[in-house]
Amino acid sequence: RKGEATAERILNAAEALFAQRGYAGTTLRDVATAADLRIPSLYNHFPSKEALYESVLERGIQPVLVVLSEFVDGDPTQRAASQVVERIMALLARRPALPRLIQHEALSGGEHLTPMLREWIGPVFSRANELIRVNPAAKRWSPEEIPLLTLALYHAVVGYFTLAPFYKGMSGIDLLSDQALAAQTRFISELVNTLLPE
Amino acid sequence: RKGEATAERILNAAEALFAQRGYAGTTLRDVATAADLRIPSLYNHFPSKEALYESVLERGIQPVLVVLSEFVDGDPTQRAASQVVERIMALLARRPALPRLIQHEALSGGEHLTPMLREWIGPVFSRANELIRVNPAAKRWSPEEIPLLTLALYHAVVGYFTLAPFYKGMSGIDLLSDQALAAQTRFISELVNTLLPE
Amino acid sequence: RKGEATAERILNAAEALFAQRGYAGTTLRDVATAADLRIPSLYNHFPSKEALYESVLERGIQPVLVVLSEFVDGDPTQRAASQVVERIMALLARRPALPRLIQHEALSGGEHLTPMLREWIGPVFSRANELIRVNPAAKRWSPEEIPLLTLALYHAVVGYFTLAPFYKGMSGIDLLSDQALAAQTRFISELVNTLLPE
Amino acid sequence: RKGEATAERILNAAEALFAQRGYAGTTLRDVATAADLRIPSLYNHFPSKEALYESVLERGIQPVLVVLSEFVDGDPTQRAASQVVERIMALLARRPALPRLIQHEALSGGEHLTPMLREWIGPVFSRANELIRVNPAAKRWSPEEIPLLTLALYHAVVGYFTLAPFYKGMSGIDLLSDQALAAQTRFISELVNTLLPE
DNA sequence: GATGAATGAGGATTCATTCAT
DNA sequence: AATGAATGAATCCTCATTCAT
Repeated sequence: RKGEATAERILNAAEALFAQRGYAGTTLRDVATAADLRIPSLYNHFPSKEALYESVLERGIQPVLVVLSEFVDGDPTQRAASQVVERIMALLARRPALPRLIQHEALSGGEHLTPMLREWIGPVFSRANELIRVNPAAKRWSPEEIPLLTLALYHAVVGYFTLAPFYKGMSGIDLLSDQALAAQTRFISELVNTLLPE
Repeated sequence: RKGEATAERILNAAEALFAQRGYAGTTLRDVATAADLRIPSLYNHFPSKEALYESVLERGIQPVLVVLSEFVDGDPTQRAASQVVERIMALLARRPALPRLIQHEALSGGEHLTPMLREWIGPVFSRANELIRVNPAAKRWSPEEIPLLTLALYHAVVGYFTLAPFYKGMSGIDLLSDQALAAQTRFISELVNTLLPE
Repeated sequence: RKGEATAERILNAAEALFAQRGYAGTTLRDVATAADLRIPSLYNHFPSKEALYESVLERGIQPVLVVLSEFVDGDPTQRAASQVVERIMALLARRPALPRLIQHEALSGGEHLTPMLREWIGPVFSRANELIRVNPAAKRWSPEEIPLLTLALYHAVVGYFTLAPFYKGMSGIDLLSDQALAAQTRFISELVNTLLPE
Repeated sequence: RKGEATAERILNAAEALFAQRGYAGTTLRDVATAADLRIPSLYNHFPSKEALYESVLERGIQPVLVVLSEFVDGDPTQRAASQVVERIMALLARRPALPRLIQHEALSGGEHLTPMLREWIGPVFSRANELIRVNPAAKRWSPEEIPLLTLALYHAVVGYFTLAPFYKGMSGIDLLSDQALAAQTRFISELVNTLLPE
């Protein structure tokens, strides 16, 4: 009903702002204005700024976890890997605020993210490493390098979004346009294939 | 003299804090405390919080620009490329706050970075793209993909530092230890060689 | 009916809280919680916080006024005096929040109490003074001292309750236990007899 | 120097207001206005509202403790008792906000007073009881009644001030006028002598 | 009669900055 | 060069109150 719709409006407003300016740089006044409310009304839906932030984070990460969950549970095939990357990219493309939210969090130490991901990050990371290791092409990488490769791929995917606003300010080109996102999605697939050929 | 030493102490304190918490999340009180001063003393060395921030940014970026300047002016050889990456990595390894500072800036749109880099980013980016393009191995990449490849390499390099504090909180492993940084430096070289073989 | 029962529940909750924390220190949220209601429901029974406060005050003072009314209307005998004090003590013992409520009010200037008592305090005070004056034993007190004696007796009676929570925190002894209250009631009688012997 | 003078101005303003309206009823805006300052300046002298409150309490109670300390250390004679009461009355007469401050605290449970007095209240109370007990005239009181008598005397002394503002509003008479205070001081002495004759 | 949602006014506190010393 | 004191602006949050349901 009405309350839930308002809560969602607040979450959307907050997501955009937190992604843009981080937690400390976002004020409740900004959020309220963006949600077309007065500040005290926010407290009818979220008990504090921090709780709002966590709700935003949780809502954003939820669909990612679903994808990763299938990845962890499924077979570690090359195909599976490609699919995860593609699905994640599709997901991020639809919610480009999410990767920036995560980057902000990671930069600040991820205090809010850690409890949410503690049970996830380990298995996913292991799975990814394992998948890369069993890949015949992975002979090119030493065992110690495999986690680094995983991280590098992660950054190639997520970093793209990080840079978008700066890139826009610098060159005028919008990395978040549908076209640019499609190109990046294709590119990421090729990147994976290059680093881990069949 | 004494004044400059104090200014440097302030810059060091501010660099660490801005890298950790971003501009909005860092207060002058934090900086003053870390520099073992009282807040008003900061104003004897920097006219405002923003000016201090820009000084930190500028001091951090200066050595990077020196490296890039040589890269832009030199011949676009494969060797040159490997060398830039290695030198940049060495530089960031010595000042791990720098990449995080830059990531914070980029995430927020890079308003402070843009004027500083307006004259740099274009040539460097072009040079990098050009270098990749002329590389015989680059046939695997279409011309449109080359900027994306440049970006991906950039993120592989810089992102590593972004994740360090979160990684530490999550796994206990310090990505900024000398050993870890050496491994990452080696890995990045191999990554470049893999993506752009001779 | 149901409405009145709820109103009474609110009054009880409010009485305890106002007695404990005073008017300014008590929030409607506290009252609502203690009455197991949501805040807006309070407004179905009392038009404002202030009106609720006055209702609490009035309900509490009503029985005291009844006792005092008989005292004022009756003969000014030593017996009558003893009886008032005893009856008042009995009354306060049953509603120990009341004296604390009154003390809070008195401390703050008694703005809410004044209109309620304007017609009462004068006659009662006069009556008490008169009674003391005509007492043969009162020769020990000069006429100017008689109002002060009245006040002192008032404080001996009422103050006991004021100190109860502090006394509990300090010594662990509960001045509001049935036993302690019985002792105090007896003591007050003796005090009156000592100060005004037959 | 200047800072201390300001701090004292704040303490004076706060003392009057806390005595009048209690902790919850007093706002920093009121204090700042009364001290002719802007609100943030208060924080240059006291770290929080609560700390300010405790400072007020401590400064007010200090001289009382000095008097009580001599009382506890001296001989328990009738004369000593009379003297304490007189000195305390003189003290309270000069700082009439103090008893009201204490009453507010006591009414609210005395959370801030308890730690300050924990070491004091016990000995003083014991001493007073002992003094009353050894008094030849105390035969009139049973041992169990002696603490109650002590409390009653305490209230006769302190309560007088509690009622002052209310009394003023009700009758127009100012119990805190020099004349009224002198009369009350005299009366209290007589009260003690009556209850505990030589 | 009960309550979720909305809000104007105001609460304590922090922040960046200035100025006199 | 360093700092105690002062402050305008803004922070998050709470409060009493209203209204539609």
